[in-house]
This record gives sequence, C-alpha cells and structure tokens, in this order.
Amino acid sequence: MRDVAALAGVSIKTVSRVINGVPSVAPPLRDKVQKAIEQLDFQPNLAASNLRRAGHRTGQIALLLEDLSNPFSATLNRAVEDVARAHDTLVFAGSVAEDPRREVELARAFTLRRADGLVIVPATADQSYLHSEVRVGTPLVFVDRPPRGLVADSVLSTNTEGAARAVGQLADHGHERIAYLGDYATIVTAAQRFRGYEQEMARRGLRIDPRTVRHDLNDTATAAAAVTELLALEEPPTALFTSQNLVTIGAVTALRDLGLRHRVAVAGFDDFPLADLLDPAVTVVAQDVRRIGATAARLLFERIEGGDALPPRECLIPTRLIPRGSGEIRPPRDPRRG
Amino acid sequence: MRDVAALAGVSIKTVSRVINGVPSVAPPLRDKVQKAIEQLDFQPNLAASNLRRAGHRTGQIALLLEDLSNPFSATLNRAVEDVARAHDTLVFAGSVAEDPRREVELARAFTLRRADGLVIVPATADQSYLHSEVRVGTPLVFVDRPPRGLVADSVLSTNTEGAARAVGQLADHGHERIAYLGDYATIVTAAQRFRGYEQEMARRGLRIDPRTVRHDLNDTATAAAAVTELLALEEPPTALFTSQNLVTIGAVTALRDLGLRHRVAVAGFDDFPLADLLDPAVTVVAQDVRRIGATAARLLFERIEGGDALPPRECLIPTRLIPRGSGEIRPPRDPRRG
DNA sequence: TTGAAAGCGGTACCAT
DNA sequence: ATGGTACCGCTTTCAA
Repeated sequence: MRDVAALAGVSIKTVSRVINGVPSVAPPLRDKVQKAIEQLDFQPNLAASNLRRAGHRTGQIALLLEDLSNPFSATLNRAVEDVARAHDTLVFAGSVAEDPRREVELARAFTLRRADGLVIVPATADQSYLHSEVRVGTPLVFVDRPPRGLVADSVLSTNTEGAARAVGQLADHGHERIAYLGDYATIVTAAQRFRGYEQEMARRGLRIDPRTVRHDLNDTATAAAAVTELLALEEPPTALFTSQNLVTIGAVTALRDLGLRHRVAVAGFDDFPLADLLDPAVTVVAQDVRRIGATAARLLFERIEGGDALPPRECLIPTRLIPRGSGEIRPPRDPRRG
Repeated sequence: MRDVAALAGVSIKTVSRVINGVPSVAPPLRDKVQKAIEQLDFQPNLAASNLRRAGHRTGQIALLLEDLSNPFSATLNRAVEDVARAHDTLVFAGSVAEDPRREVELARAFTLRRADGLVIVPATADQSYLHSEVRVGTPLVFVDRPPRGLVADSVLSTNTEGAARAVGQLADHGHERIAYLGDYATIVTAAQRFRGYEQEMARRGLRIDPRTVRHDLNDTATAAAAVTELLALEEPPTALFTSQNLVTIGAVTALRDLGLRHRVAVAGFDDFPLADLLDPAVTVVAQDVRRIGATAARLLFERIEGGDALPPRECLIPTRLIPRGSGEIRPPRDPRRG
C-alpha cells in the first residue's frame, strides 16, 4: 500500500480511502491511485484491515461436519453457504470423521482464525471444551445433536416422531413383526429413533421381539449381514425399520440378494439419492437437510449481527414420510391364521 | 495479550514466547503465563501474528467448486481436505454454481483473505482475471477443465479415452446404433467425451446417425425426454452412451418408465452412488475423484512449499470401466437381417 | 479534501 | 532467560 501511495504520489491514507470507496476523494486522484493499484497488482490485506477496523468481524464462519463427502454433510454445507453468502461471509468447513480429538483441533484452528461463529455437528460426548468460546462471545449453533456441557442454540430433526411415523406406516399396512435396525444406541439421534420405534409399537399394542432389534450397525455391510440373519429366524420379521441411510441401503441390498425385495417391507429414516429409482422404490422418512442448514445459519447470523443477549433456542425441523413402495408392501398371509 | 502480560507480571514478549512454545522460558514463569491465559480466555489472533511472521503463510487454501452438495464436488472437497490437513492447512470452499461472476467474486474474496493457494474447477470461459494472482505468485491448480488465458497446473481425467472405452464396451457387445447423449458441447469435458465417442465409432467403422446425437442435456428431466424421443424413432438406437451422471440417471429413469431397461444398453460417463443397486446395475466409466482431488492438492502444496519455479504441469488421471450389467445387454436380433 | 500519527495484536531484532 | 522497540498492513482520530 505504501508502494501504491508512492507511485501515485499521494498519502497512504488516500489509498485507503480509494480502496474503501470513500466518496470524498477527488476523481483525478482516485484514477491515479486505481492505476497504481493495477500496475502493482496490489491486493489489500483483509486480515490487516480487520485488525484495526471496528466490529471485528472477519466475514468467515466455520462448519464442523461429519464428513464433507457424505450427502448429509454436503447438503448442509451448501445450505449454510447460501445463507452465509447473503451475509457476505465465507465458510470454512472441516470433516470431524467421528473423531472427538479432531473436533477439538478443528474448533481451535477456526477460532484462532477468528471465525465469526461456529456451526457444529458434534462428535464429542461433551462440548465443554468450547466454554472459552462461549465466554468470549463467539456464537455457536449445534446441528443434528444437542450440545452437552454448555448451553447454545441447536437445530434438530424430529427424530422420535419421524421414527414413529415410519413404523406407523408399516403397521398401517398390516405388519406386526417389525424389526428395528439402527446405529450405535449411544448416539443421541439413534436413541431417539429407537424410542420412536418403541413408542409406536407400544401405542399399537404390537410386541417387540428382542431378537429383531439390532443396534450398532453403522455401515452397509454390517446392516446387510444383520438383515440376512433376521430373515433366517424361525419367525422372521415381515417389515424392517432402518434408522439411518447406510443401514437402509445395506438392508435393501440384502433383500435383493435374498430375492425378497418384493416380499419384505422396508421403511428407512433419512432419504438418499436414487431411493426412488430402486425396485421397489424405498419408502423413507426424510429430514429436511437444506432447511436444517439454513435454519442453523440463520440462528448463527442472528447472534453474530443482532445482540448476543438472546436466550438459547432449540429449533425442531419436521421430518416427512415419503411413501414410495417398499414401505407399502403387505405382509404375506400368515398360514397359521389361514 | 497485554492483559495476559500484566496479569502474569511479565512482558508481552514473554507471553508471545510461551504461546509459541519457545523453550527458553523459565518453567515457573511459563506456568504463570499459562494460568493468566486460561483465566482471561485468551486466544491468540493468528491473523495478527501472520502479519509480521516470516513466510506469510496463512495456513488456508481455497477451493472453487461447482456445487458443494454434488457428489463430485463433495468428494473432491474431502480429498483436498485430507491432504491439506497433513500440511496443517484449512480449506475454504465455495460453490460457483456455474456462474462466472460468482467465480470471480469468490476468487477475489479468497485472495483478499490471503489464501496460500487456490484449487479451481472453472466455470468461466477465460481465467485471465487471475493474472494478478499469478504475478503475485499465488499458486493455482485447475481441476476437471484446463485453464484458459493463463498458464497453471491442471488435473484432468482422460475424458476422450474413457468415452471411447465406454462406447467400445457397447460395440463389443454387438451394438451398432449407439446414441450419444451429453451436456453442452461448449463444455470442454463434454466436447472431449463426444470426441471419444466419435473416434471409437469411426475406428470400428460404425455410422453415427445424427438424429441420435443429443447435446445440451444438463439435468435428468431433459435427458429423460431426449431418450424417450430417441426410442420413438423408426430405427431407434440399441445402446446409449451418456456422457455425464445426471444424463445417465435421466436415461435410466426413462428406460424404466418405457419398460425397456433390460432391452436397451446404457454405458455412462461418471459413476454415481447406488449405480450398482439399480436393476440392471449401471455400467459406467468412473473418474477417480479422490485421486483427482489428492493430486490437485499435492501439486498445490508443492508450489506453496517448494519453489514456485516449477514448470506448469498437467496431470491426467485415468478413468476406469466398471461393467455392471446395463452396458452388457445385447442388441435384439435385427428382424431385417434374419 | 488530504495527511500525520497513533494504534490494532502480534512478532523480529537487538539489548540486557 | 527476559524485555524494549520497531514494524507488519491497514484504519482511525484529529488536524491542516
């Protein structure tokens, strides 16, 4: 900037004025400065300017995701980006990969760079490591899982209700032996979905056979194996409720391999691409991921821009049943009942 | 930092030493400083330190993508992130959404924040707007499409060869009337894939019926409509080469709706999730997106860290045919030939 | 309208 | 081993 000022024969301050578009600069001077800027390929250093500038916004927010490459995270990322863009803000995103240490590391790297706020899909059991951020006043919004060990805004799906809705759909189509296949029960969302399953089964007076409840499935292979086992039982389930999309895909794969895809009903939690192209198309309870992301970003910017005095908020984003076929398969007539 | 120094009763410089882990600080002093830091929730400002620090690396790189939420971009993002992490670097990513203006805007926002380098999937026809970055010495790597209007590293897929391979697979299974369905021919990659199609058809002495060549398809709906039209021709194609994954999905959808999914062969460029679960499973030529991303990041860091004196490089990442069934469907016997 | 000087939060150099 | 001081690149305050 000094060089630009020298080349243009003006003071450094005038250059600053030109860059910031302050109107009180004489046009001829302005042109000279502009030319000098181009000639020297000068690019102002935003970090340096923010150092002195009031407000201390950096125009950067951070996003801690499970894995940038999975559809849930990627969609969330995009939704947050769109809102951020409207606030002239850039987004840093990082994959936590379910590694609590990585979450702490990333959060620190982002706060060191003075992100104006953080949106977090937590992988840690406890987020009290963020206490100093809260005290300093950095806005925090939690997504998908509520915060533990501190108070902050959160945006969650209606997991329990959604799971109940999926189970209800299966029951409405005549199923009584409905299996549960889900992720680690220690994950809050998985636990809520399991609760939805239990509640709906109870509400309808249906018995849960403990042999048809399978937790700890977290990839397609283990899910497929579990389904294969379940269907080898003496009294196999006639319908499956899968509580996460990888589990759903694994289940569908297993049914196809067993030649049972048109015999056993499936309703899954979480939509996934091409669910409608499969045969049968897969019935799911979908989360509105874009809306979750947009809401989280909105809450964040309200705190960044508005007062920080707002009370902590919890937004519940409704889930939606999308019947496509697999959940509407009816059970075989039970020969014993004739 | 001043406050920390005051509270600990030491000079500001000692605080700086503690933060940077300089060994020449007496342990008792170090502890006092640490305590003061915690008590005040002090977080050093990385931007400020980089201002004075030598080397002027910010530990941030930027990534300009089509759309954060599409699988190609998301996978690329993750691959770049993994390499960046090994270099203690954070990633800014932004969606260009095929809007040239947005690309320029984003690039500027990132360079203003002093990104150490840029990885770009260009949407613009000409990237000469980046000339000043090149002159300043900011490393640039182009992905998927080569740079125009400036020289820089690039990482590309073997589009022509891959397309030829897909067409070859169809021809190997007896097809002669092979249709081409692709994106805007103005897109470099689409043009290359079309060339691969033309070359392979010529090499095998197969005639291209101009009515079965359809460009400008860029979503599933237009692709599906095009397929429906093609199959209504008097002499419909017996196989389809689709040059992009949305086109492939559209084509598959149309064939299903027409009840022809087991009659008409399809080979697509670009893999997509669940391609193997469809019926028939879809034969594709897959790009190695993770490797593309990792390579791009590697080239970038070589320039960031090593000399900038390297000549511009172009890396070609091979594509791979994955036969899954749809491309191996044989043509119906032609009644006119008996 | 323009400029000089102080300062943002930190580091580098040189004394001590 | 510790501290003083100039300085990074830019904005702010205030004077000219």
